[in-house]
Amino acid sequence: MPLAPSFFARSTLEVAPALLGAILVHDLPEGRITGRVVETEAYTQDDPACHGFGVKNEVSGEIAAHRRGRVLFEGPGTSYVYLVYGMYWLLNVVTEPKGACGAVLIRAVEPLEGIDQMRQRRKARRPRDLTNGPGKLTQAFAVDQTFNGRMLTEPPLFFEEGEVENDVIATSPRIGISKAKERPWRFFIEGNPYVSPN
DNA sequence: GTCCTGATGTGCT
DNA sequence: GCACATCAGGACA
Repeated sequence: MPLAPSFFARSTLEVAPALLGAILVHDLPEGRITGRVVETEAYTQDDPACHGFGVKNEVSGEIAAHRRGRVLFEGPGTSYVYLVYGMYWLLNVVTEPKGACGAVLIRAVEPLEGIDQMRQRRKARRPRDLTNGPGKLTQAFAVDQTFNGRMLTEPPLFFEEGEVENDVIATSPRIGISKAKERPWRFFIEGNPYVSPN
């Protein structure tokens, strides 16, 4: 059963750690790819590092400043996929009740099914380099701009509830941003080898 | 392992 | 112009 929109209709800072352990699933003609989420980051509306920061809410009748961040207002469970550094797609899930704005960036997963497919899309030597970064996992999972604005609560691309394990969740400042660096809004599974290298 | 650089599109100022 | 929620590859240790 895919995680429902209600799962994402909570505070971003609740959803980001709650997604750890969930299974990211992509059904492709070549077969199913799955991976366990091991690292996320939270971005909220009052957060200078968020693409929805300062953007007026269209629902309330005001005009959005960037086209890029518009999807962030489309409601919980919507995907937000965008390009960084001109070549990598990053996958986010929209959070908060509709009309608010927030997103969780999926930064790393642990490959489970479809590893051969992932290897074909990436030229990584070591298995752990297949999906241990936000730009790497979108390559491995064949996610690009065509997924922007789609619901992540139904096939072909969605999350499933993960097994409850005795994982320790750790936090740290977010990676690769220049604004609001001090906020400890990166969440990851302590000791998991598929967390991004830093 | 570390440090450094180049590739590349989009949305700002 | 320039900054950017990145990564791979090379030089060196």
